[in-house]
Amino acid sequence: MRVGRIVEVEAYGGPQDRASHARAGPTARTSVMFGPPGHAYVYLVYGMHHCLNVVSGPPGAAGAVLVRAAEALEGQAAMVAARDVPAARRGPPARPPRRALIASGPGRLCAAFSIDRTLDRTDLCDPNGPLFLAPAAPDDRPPVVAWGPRIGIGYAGEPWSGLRWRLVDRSSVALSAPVEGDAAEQADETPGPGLGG
DNA sequence: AGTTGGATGGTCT
DNA sequence: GACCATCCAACTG
Repeated sequence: MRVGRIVEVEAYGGPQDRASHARAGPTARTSVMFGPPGHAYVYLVYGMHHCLNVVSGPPGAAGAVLVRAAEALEGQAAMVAARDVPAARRGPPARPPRRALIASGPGRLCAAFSIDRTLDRTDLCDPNGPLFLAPAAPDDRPPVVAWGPRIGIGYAGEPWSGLRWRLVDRSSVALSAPVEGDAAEQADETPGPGLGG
């Protein structure tokens, strides 16, 4: 069994969020986002990488949380093996990824956990399912939460591209990228659904 | 250490 | 037909 500790996520706000796939309303691909929370929305980006989302909010809200990075806790050998299979691996060698970076990034995370579209729409709250979203262990290291702009959504324009809806555990070495503008300056900022920026 | 460009295919206009 | 919620190798300095 492969187990990871999620250390980086992004929030997507539903149809009004110009960065969300829900912006076009329910389609064959995105209709799961308009359903009940706790289910997986898995899609293919750039023709070769998968991304995992957790549907959130009440049915119809089409909120989602993109899972961007995790620290490997168990089953690391399986993760390394899974990372090594990409159907289209180009170029010559391909060295084994650094352990801390095995699931560091939305595409890497899906590769490490063998998450693809066959898991689209599955119930992530079912402990007997193929993919399970578990609460943190009681003895888990407490996260040091920081927040910054979401990654790769500049096309959405303001205010969406400026919202600090990327949440990370700053103490983790598995982040896909540093938090932009992460500094003492945000000490009195608060994350959340407001359009503050 | 930082930047750049190619791979690759589903989805929506 | 254009556009990606990415990753990595191959550059430059």
